[in-house]
Amino acid sequence: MSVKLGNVQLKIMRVLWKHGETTARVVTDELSKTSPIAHSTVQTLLRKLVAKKAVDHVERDRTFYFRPLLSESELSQSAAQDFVERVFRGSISGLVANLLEAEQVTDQELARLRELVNENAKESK
Amino acid sequence: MSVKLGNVQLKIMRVLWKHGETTARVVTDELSKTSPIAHSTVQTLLRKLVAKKAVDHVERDRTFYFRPLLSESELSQSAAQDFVERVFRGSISGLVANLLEAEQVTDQELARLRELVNENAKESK
DNA sequence: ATTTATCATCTACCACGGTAGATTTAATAA
DNA sequence: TTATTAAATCTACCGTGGTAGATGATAAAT
Repeated sequence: MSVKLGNVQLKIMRVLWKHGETTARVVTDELSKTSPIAHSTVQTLLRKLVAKKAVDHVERDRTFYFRPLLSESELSQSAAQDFVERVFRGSISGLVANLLEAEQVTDQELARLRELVNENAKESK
Repeated sequence: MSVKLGNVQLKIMRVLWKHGETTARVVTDELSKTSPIAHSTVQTLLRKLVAKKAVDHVERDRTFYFRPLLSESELSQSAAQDFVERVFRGSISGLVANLLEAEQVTDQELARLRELVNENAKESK
């Protein structure tokens, strides 16, 4: 059910989210700023994203304009749920415990985390 | 760097973790209890796991005995870190926020989560 | 009118996970 | 001794992500 994306596909989505609607050329240029990528590669992946209905495209002036069909939160939510189910058998606390063990968690992150949890605990009461 | 496993490979690892050291036949039988799988499939995946050094094997009595080279926590930790980096650009709080939004989090989970976070906050002071 | 640039499309390749049949080898049961 | 069983290996296939060159169509510049 849930749409699954590869790493580069996700990066493409991020460009689309940022621009709302844009061309393959713009995506190629933005991605190439951090790491070079062939334009045809981007086009191929965009077509695959269209095929799996993560992205829509309309033609204007002989050029395709691409638009995301999924929001970032929709996508990352289903990815997160898949992941926690797959690796931690659904246990969010298991996941978080593991991440906290790994150290290199900043104090801000930890504070944010505590806020989140306490907030949510209140309204669930 | 980090070893990446597919879904079925992970299930195989779980059987190995449970038994410590066992044969391909046992893995096949355990996995088949929940969902049928061909013995040759298990053998192929075990060979791939050996190739990527997630598993070791020794021969005894003309049979291979397989043994995990990675602990469950090692593996899920690197998987979790890869995931949070890939999808949430390293933000654990972003990940947790997303998971909590999705609802269907039990009260126990939430309680455990709060414990975890508070515990960790203390010792980081 | 011809060249140049830009797009979209086609085709092909590699890696890897997953799938499993076919074959070989060896031990054991009849 | 021969048939059965079981293990390991070989080979091959499909799907998908990622990669990108080759080709064709078209508009703009010269």
